[in-house]
Amino acid sequence: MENKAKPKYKLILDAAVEVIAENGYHHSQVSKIAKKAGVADGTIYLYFKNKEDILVSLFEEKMGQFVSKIKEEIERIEKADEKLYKLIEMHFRQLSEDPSLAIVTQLELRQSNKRLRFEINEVLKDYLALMDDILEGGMKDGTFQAQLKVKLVRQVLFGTLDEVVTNWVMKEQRYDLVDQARDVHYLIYNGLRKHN
Amino acid sequence: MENKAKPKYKLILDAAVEVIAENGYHHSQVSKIAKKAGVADGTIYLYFKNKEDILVSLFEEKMGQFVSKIKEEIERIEKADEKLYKLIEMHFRQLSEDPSLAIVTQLELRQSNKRLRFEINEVLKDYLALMDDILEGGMKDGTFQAQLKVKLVRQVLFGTLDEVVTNWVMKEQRYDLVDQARDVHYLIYNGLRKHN
Amino acid sequence: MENKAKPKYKLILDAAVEVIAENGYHHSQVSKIAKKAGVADGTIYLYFKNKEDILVSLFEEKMGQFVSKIKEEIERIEKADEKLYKLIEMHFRQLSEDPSLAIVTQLELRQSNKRLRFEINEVLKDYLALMDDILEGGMKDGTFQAQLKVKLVRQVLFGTLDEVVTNWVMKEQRYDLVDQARDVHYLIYNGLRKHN
Amino acid sequence: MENKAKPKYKLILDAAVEVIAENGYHHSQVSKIAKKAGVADGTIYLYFKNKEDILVSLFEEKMGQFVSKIKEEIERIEKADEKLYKLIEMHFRQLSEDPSLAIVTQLELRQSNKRLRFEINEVLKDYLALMDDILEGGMKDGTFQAQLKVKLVRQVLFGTLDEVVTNWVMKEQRYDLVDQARDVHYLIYNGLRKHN
DNA sequence: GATGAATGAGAGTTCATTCAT
DNA sequence: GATGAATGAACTCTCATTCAT
Repeated sequence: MENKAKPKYKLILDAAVEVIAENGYHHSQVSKIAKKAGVADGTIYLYFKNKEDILVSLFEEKMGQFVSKIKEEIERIEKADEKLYKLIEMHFRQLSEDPSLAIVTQLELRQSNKRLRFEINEVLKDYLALMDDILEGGMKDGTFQAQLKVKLVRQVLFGTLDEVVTNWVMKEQRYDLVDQARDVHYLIYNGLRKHN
Repeated sequence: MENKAKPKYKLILDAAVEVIAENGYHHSQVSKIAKKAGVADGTIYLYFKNKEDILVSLFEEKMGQFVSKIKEEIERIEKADEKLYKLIEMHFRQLSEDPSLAIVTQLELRQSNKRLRFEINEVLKDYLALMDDILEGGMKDGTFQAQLKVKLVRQVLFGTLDEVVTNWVMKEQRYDLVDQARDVHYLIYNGLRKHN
Repeated sequence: MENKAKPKYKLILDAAVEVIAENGYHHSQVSKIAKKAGVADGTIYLYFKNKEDILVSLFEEKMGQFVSKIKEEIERIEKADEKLYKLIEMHFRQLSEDPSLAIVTQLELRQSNKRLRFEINEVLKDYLALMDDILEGGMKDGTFQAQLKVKLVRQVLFGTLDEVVTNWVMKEQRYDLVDQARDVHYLIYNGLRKHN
Repeated sequence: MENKAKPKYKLILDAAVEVIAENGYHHSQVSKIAKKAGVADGTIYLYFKNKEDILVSLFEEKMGQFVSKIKEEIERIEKADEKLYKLIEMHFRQLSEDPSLAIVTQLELRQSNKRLRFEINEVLKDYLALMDDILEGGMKDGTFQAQLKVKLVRQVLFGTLDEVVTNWVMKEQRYDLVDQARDVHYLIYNGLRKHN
């Protein structure tokens, strides 16, 4: 078992992603997650307050890593439009590489109640702030138009990425998601850059 | 009572929108909808196969009207970029004018299970086809670039509209949604048009 | 079935008394009560808010009848000491005639939590008030000493009755409870009456 | 820490009384008692067979002391009616001085199941025997009537004391319990003594 | 067509107890 | 002797759907 080494906390979160991706949010009983994780039902509650807490933690954990990785790569890049491209490309790449996670974030987690979705939004703020940074950087250095409304542009960007990924998931991942990055970047960048 | 005239079918759908907007998807029991509609629980099942059918019907009905109205307006317009603007503006306007419906479509209906969401997507196809028409028209007459990937652009457009409306709903509709139409159109159009 | 005539509400309460007397408070699941009553589990919740509500209702219903019957008999009697005797005799007689109820009130219901016990005490107030009436009547007409502390005497009386019945229940009802009435009355009355 | 000296056995029993008085019987988990006692959960099971055993031991220990103290005092007294008074007074005094214990014995321990209550009754036998001794002594020496039924009188006495203390606990100990001793003794003694 | 009382399957969570260290 | 992480059985309540009237 590769599980011997992993702490139970991680073990349970990974099991949750798999179980939810397989069975859907509403058919993912705690007992199923426990079984997949190889622990007793009660053990779950030593690490999580309740079922919802598993989901929030799952999202925090995975989204945290997701954003960190993008941040890391972007810091090495100078130009705003290249940063933008990198963000798009890595957004697609990371979800591409973990299809279970993609199913969970794009479809299943949205079935949670409003309160949980607000908590999820809280976690997303970090990501949105990263987008704002790129946009503001580009506006300053002249890559993008100066009078853009950052909050609105960020909604265009996030909405686009989210929809493109959701589409890919609902089409059962039958095409390559990362391939879309170039075109998406072109459309968005064209919308933002200066034109003569 | 204004309800005397309305057929029970409509009565129930309207009640469903109100109940879901007020209580949230997961607290909208069939009995609550029946009460609000002024009919017995059992009566619901004379008009709808099951609870899910209420939701699908609700979406079909409302979305049907939603799309028809936009179609109607757009047919009168010649230029592709103006059609595009009209679509954006009316998308925002219609949801602006029916906040209960906005809450239901943007937040509550997404809590339904995957199967229901596939059915909802089915209903959306008509709307997406309309977008495709506008885009293809613009590509033909030279308003937009000729080599655009329609399916992808449609995702950018729909994803953007959806995100902007969702944002507005989650911000508790504290600002004017229709005011955003001009800027959103500018960004999208800029992404699509020819540049010298 | 003799049950056809009875309304479900009564049916459930009667079933509850039997089930609790047989299995003890902590082994009386709602499903057991439903089965004994011949209804579905869910039906219970059409008539009672929750499990605790069954118990409170049970106590209110049974205790209400219990006290009414005693009241009725006592009204016909003039002398305070005879009223006192009647109360004691009927207290014993009624519990004697419904051993299941005796088990439930003397042993099982006391296992409920503090909150429920406060509600039960509320129901008892009527009975205690009846005791007060008898005592005050006797103090006025010279049957009992005039300077008695009614609240304390009532505790002596109730505590005594309660203990004697509990003893009888715990001794598995191997002797006749009503036979004790004469002696208990003698002891209590002796404690209260005037002495030369 | 004053606890260093105390053996774990005592430490756990004292913790149990406090925890139960504070939280109520049903919210007094073994882990809470362990924490209060400053030992690990598992340690409890080195000293007690199971949770119930804690409660029985608690009652044996405390009740043993309770009865011994009363016995001790009573041996010094000659007259039966004075012995009776002493018993009443000390019953009240001891519970008065340890309100946590009073809550536990009068309210919380009664929520235990029937089997535990039989075991508790076993422990009480010693106390009841002491009452019997006083009563029989008084019957012999002419203080009390000769034809009293000792077992019944003992129920009157115990039932009275128990109810008076319970009342005091439920009234949140807002008055002085020991003050009641004189009146209670008067009522009981009057019921027992010879009258001319 | 309309009613609404009755149904019964289904799941999150607690906590006494164990046992490897 | 002492620890405390892990176990897993057990139970209330909700609500979509049915069907006799």
